[in-house]
Amino acid sequence: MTNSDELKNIFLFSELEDFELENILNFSRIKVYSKGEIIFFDTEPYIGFYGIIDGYVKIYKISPEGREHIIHLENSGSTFAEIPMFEKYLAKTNSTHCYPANAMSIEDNTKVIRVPESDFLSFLRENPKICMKMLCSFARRLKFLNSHIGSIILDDVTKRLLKYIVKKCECNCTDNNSVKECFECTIELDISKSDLASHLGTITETLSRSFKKLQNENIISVKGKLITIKNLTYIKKIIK
Amino acid sequence: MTNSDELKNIFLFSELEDFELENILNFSRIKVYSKGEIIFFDTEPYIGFYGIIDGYVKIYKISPEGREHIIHLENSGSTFAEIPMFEKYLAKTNSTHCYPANAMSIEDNTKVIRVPESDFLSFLRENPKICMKMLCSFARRLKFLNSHIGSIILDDVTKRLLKYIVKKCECNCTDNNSVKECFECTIELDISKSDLASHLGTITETLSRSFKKLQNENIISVKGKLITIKNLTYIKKIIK
DNA sequence: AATTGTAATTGACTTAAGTCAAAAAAGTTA
DNA sequence: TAACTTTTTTGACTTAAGTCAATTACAATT
Repeated sequence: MTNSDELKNIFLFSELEDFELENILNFSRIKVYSKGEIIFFDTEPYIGFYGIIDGYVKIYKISPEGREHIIHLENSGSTFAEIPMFEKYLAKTNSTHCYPANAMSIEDNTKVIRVPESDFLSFLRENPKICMKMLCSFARRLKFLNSHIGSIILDDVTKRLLKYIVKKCECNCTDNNSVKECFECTIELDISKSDLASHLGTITETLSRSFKKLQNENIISVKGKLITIKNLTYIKKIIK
Repeated sequence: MTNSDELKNIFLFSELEDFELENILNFSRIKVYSKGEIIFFDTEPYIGFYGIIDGYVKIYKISPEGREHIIHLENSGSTFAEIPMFEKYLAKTNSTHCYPANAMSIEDNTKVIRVPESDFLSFLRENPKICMKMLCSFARRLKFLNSHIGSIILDDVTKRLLKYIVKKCECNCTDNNSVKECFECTIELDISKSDLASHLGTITETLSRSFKKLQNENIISVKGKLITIKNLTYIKKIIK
């Protein structure tokens, strides 16, 4: 059963009162997707944004030539597809808007809530607290995109991969806000290598060669999905 | 003299009452920059976000190798450097934050207002209307970055350039919300070609070759800063 | 108009990363 | 465990776009 407690896992809703959560649940829909299922296509008319109660979702575009690019990888607690809500809000006329990209579940039992934009907008307008929450999550996403875009233009694939690994390690090495100094650190990839490639703005073959290069240079070791970074403190300095 | 009317040109402040604008003016600082002047470096401690009353500003990063990448080009009415405000808001401790990129005026007499984040945050928390404004402008920026990042990965430089030109033409061809069907359309570049190059994620030499290519294919004609697109309706279809 | 400086273009060369095709490894199902 | 599918890796080749160097065009100042 879905109850309002589950919703509190979603950052945007985490500080709401129970009665407010019940309210949101009343006008929203919960759905569970299995791995590989499409949540929406970029051709579908917009009917609300999503929150991830549990699971993993990729937001991606496909080029006319068929190449995929993952713009965002989001997991439990995140929301996505909020942007068209504000486009609709700004639009004078009652024009139709589409989802800005495709979304797919990349983990079994991915549980999401779909919140219709019109109900939520009236809620948002009366509630500065949740506005602030949303501003914070937008700010976080803007920050990510800003640095990601810079990285794609100014760094080569190997450096982008290294930055990705280091970031994952940093999350791993941080316990209740106290950063442990990690020399060696092992992480487990929670997405496929082909998803990682298209998230880093490249293709599987090139990613594979980058992994090889980092191993040859004795910076990391790879065993399946397990990646060990040898000297995190040193690596953090050189990727700056 | 700066009065509250000028502030209304800034989208974020456009719906505020005069007394609220006076209030903002009281805790903020106005400054005029000439072309090429630095507004802030990414090494400086964060002391507030900016609004452009009049002029043109580039927000950019420099790679260790010295290559520049322009993340945003903003002109009159826009705000920039809001992100660290929310990082500060979220941070429990009173940690210092830096500006996330460099900002430079790229037009003479660029007039900006700097709004200290702490004063503005308390203002924002009490004011859902301005929250909504800010959410809308964040949404607009996220949308731009999403499509820009996709374009950088999936399109070549020539296509990115063409998309840029078409977008400018569309702005030109739109008068009070009614879109004129334009067959031929001329725009004037309002930034230097080297700025355009680093905004498109490339270098001047490559941009120059892309301009040449589009001219050879008889898609555009270039006379200095004037660019004429020959068949806008057709071009819009092929760059989709 | 001459001088100087900056911005843009062109050519020759190099390289990172993409394409295509095939093999190997890993994961899944019967 | 065998058969099958999917994912990942490897090799050979191609290409878009970057680097470096030199030239040309444009703009500003005296």
